[in-house]
Amino acid sequence: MAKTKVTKTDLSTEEKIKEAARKVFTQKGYAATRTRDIAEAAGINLALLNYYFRSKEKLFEIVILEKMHLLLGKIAPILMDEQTTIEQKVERAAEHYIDTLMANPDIPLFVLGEIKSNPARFAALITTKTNIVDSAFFKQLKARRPDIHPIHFVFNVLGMIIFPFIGKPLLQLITGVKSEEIRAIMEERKTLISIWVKAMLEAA
Amino acid sequence: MAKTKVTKTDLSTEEKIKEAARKVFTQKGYAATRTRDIAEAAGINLALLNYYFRSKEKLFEIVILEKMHLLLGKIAPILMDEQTTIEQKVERAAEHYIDTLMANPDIPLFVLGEIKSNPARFAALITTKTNIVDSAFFKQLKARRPDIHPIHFVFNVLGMIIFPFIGKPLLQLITGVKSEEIRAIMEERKTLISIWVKAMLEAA
DNA sequence: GTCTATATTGTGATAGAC
DNA sequence: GTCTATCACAATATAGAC
Repeated sequence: MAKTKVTKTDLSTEEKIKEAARKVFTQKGYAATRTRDIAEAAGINLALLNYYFRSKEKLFEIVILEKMHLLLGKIAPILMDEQTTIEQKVERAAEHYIDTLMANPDIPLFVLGEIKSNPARFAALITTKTNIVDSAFFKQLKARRPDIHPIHFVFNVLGMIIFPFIGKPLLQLITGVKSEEIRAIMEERKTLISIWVKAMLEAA
Repeated sequence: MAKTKVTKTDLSTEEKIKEAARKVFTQKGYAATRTRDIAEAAGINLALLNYYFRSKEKLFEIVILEKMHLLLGKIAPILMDEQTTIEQKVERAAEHYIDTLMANPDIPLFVLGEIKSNPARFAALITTKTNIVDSAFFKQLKARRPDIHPIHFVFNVLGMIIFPFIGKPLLQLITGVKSEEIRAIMEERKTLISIWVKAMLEAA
């Protein structure tokens, strides 16, 4: 008996809880989230949360590991690739992240916020000590601009890609720009960022 | 060794509590902060917190308004100035913010995180509807690059300035870069960013 | 103004019926 | 597996002595 495609309301109880936990945790953060919020969002009883996941902490770990993987998982292979140029790496990273973050705009603030508020919890979870410092990206940057520390460009690229998603709530609060307009702008950035990085690399 | 300058323990009780609140709130966020943490950090009794500030919420509002002012207060005059060029505005902004954020590295994640987790609370607090959209900065950008939406450059400049402070904990977690090295890099960025923005403005 | 003790509510987790 | 009821403790806030 093959399980055909399921709609949201047809999900198993366990999956309904996980789905609700993703939503509430990423939106409000660990500390501001109450297990009752998750239960309500999942449309189930509070006791079931503990039945399936033992504790708030355990459920949180599942969610944040998923989100960290989403945020970091694809960056290593892009930066390690010896066959692509700097510009190609930047373009790939921009396209991938902007697509991912448009679908999951809460992730950066969530992951970075939780890391800051409790670094010890993550020290254990970080297994991929994929040292960016040894990546092809770093080597290429050093060769192209020996006068500028490669970290500058890492900050620039990540800042240009990720910051718009972090700053969006504030920007909307003080300017009232429409979400639809911002959406279109994010789309444009997928191609613009690599052009700008190229210009930065050639700057005086 | 005459101690003319006021040391922390000489502050009034009210100021000791505020100082402790600044520290704990910005580091852990509203939800994760317990009033007991603040009382302990201030070296006073818990009841005094309510005696001076009525509630956790009231104390928090004082702190976050301070920090928002620190983050946003000086940007409007820089962007409105009709007498400076785009490059000069960027250079001023970079210098000001990097200095401010080196002294208060927790601010961006704190302010942006609290806005996201509870936008309603801030909708009321935002009085300065200083529309960036009508600023000299926006007009100049439109004149210089009519083909590119000015918001792109706002995102780029703020991203390059602010993101390093937001991403620092993660960067250190996965690369182990020393804080001292990052400090030196932040210092360099004060002059580099305006050079890069100039290059971006001239890019194809 | 400052403290100790306590009231009151919030929140994670479990017991036990069905 | 799912529910209701409840426990146990944490956290904000206040009362009242000094």
